[in-house]
Amino acid sequence: MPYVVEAETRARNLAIHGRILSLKQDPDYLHYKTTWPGFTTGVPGSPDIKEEEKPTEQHSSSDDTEQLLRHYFSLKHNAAELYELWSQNDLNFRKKAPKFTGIRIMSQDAWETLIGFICSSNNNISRISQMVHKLCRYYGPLIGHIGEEPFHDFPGPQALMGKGVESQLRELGFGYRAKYIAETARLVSEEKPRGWLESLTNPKNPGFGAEEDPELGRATYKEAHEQLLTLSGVGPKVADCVCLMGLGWGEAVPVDTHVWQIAQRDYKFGKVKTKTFSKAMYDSVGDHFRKIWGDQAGWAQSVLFTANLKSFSDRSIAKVEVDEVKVKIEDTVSETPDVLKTPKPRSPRKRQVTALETVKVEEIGTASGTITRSKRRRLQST
DNA sequence: TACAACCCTGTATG
DNA sequence: ACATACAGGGTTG
Repeated sequence: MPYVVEAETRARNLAIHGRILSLKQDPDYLHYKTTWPGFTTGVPGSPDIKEEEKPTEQHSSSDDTEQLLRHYFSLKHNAAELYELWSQNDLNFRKKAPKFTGIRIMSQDAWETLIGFICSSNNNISRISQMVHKLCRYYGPLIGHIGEEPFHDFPGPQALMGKGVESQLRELGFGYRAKYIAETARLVSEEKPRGWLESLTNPKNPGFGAEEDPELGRATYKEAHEQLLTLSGVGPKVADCVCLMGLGWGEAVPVDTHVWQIAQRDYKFGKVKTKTFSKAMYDSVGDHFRKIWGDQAGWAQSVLFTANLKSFSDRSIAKVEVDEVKVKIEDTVSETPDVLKTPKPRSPRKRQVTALETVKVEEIGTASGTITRSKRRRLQST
């Protein structure tokens, strides 16, 4: 069965878990290179990681990056099997979804996911990405450089809590979300018990590096969702995004305007006179999808969501089919950073695309990997 | 339960 | 050209 891949894959750099990763994908492999800070004992989230002379590379014997990537892209799940399951239980999915492969739910850091999706309300992907990038640049600990470009990890709750934070974030263009971020940071840092957010993790799907913590993950999905609603700027949709992508709850189904329209159009959820739908209706939609799609309902939702986007409706044209391609080891990939014209990543987690030096080739699996958002002309209806 | 208001940016429409 | 409207994976009071 041929893979369907983007015709061109560019290397992407991102700060994650206290290191810089350079990622590149081809039909068979995800290639990665790890750049560690000179000083590797620092904890991500603490603001005092110092960079020393040149970033050093760690050797694979003690490198947990492959494990990190398998977790980050949720590679333990078999996409083909799940698509088959969803298709058998749902004729609408069977009709619309098969072309949209390569979509995966990521497992990102819970705190970063939370703040990232607070930024997402009534907002567009491009600006969300810029906002997350600004949070890292202005408040996050420096990990190191790739060329001239500095890479910062995502700032912890303490760093986003100060009194000046809200006004500064407003100046940085965060709008009304500035208050939500500062207030949520204060709540998590001071009002909630230590480790509160992590304790909402799905025990069957623990976060990276937290496998052995017995204190973690006593909650159920519904409890986790309910708890998140106590934060500022977190409604049912954002709470489900955090449950799904930050806390390992595969059954979480974020219901936004698009999914609500899909539910009404394709799943017999009655048309309603009101502009906004109620919390009861929100829960009802999620419950219905959980019933027909099962414990990875959030993934199925994401596939249908993507299939429903106009900007992806010509996906089959934008792709090329490849039967088999040999793995290439590229010594250098030069690329001129072009912030304005580079398609923005779909995930608010990704930071920047820059030049890559050397690529260490390692197999980490044959999953089709992430999608990137194409900057196609958007055809507005009505 | 039902809105308007909320920050800001890009796109469509007149 | 320039104004106005509206969407953009919502939440709050």
